[in-house]
Amino acid sequence: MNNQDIRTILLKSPQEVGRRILGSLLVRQLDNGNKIICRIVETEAYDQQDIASHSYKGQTKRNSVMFGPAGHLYVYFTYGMHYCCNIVTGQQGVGEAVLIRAVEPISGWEEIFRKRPGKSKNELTNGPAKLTQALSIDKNLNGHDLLTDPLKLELLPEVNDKLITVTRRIGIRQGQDKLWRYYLNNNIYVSRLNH
DNA sequence: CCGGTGATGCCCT
DNA sequence: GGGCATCACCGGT
Repeated sequence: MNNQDIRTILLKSPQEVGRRILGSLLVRQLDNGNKIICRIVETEAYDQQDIASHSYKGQTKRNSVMFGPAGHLYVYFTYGMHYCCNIVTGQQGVGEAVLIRAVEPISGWEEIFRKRPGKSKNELTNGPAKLTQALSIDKNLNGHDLLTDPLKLELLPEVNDKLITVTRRIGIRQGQDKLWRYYLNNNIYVSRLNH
């Protein structure tokens, strides 16, 4: 799939994109020359009308990347110690994005174990702040274009709806009624199965 | 396996 | 100064 096709897909709503990118790959090129590849298995959508979204009250210094071009990475710092990452969607000037909540390691296991020492296999990347540790994603990658190195989104064919579960979002206090969380059925890397 | 809780920094009001 | 799109660890089953 070429870059123009990927950009066209990411111009859609965060709900459509959140579902569409399940099964696609994140490819991380590390400074030491090694490469980590992971498959996206859990996402959540956040749009500007959504009280749970960082963009709800309009553009600020912190959330400004959400209002920029689709396909860039919005990285935020939370709870005093964790980074989480989102893929920006939609038109410029609109604040919306898809939170990556969990990924499944495909290759680069040795690098991931090094960044997540002492963790069992299924605890390496089954949460939004765990996967940023595993992939070395922090504020330095805020605003990064995901069609370029050192972190690329490689879009794969759409996954059949029958293989996807849709639920309420996790870890938020407001906006819990919205069914904007998407994950691959029975995947052991999903942050909270049966939820 | 499960629920409760402390850690910890920064943005926004 | 409040409140976080979380995690790791603890103790009880």
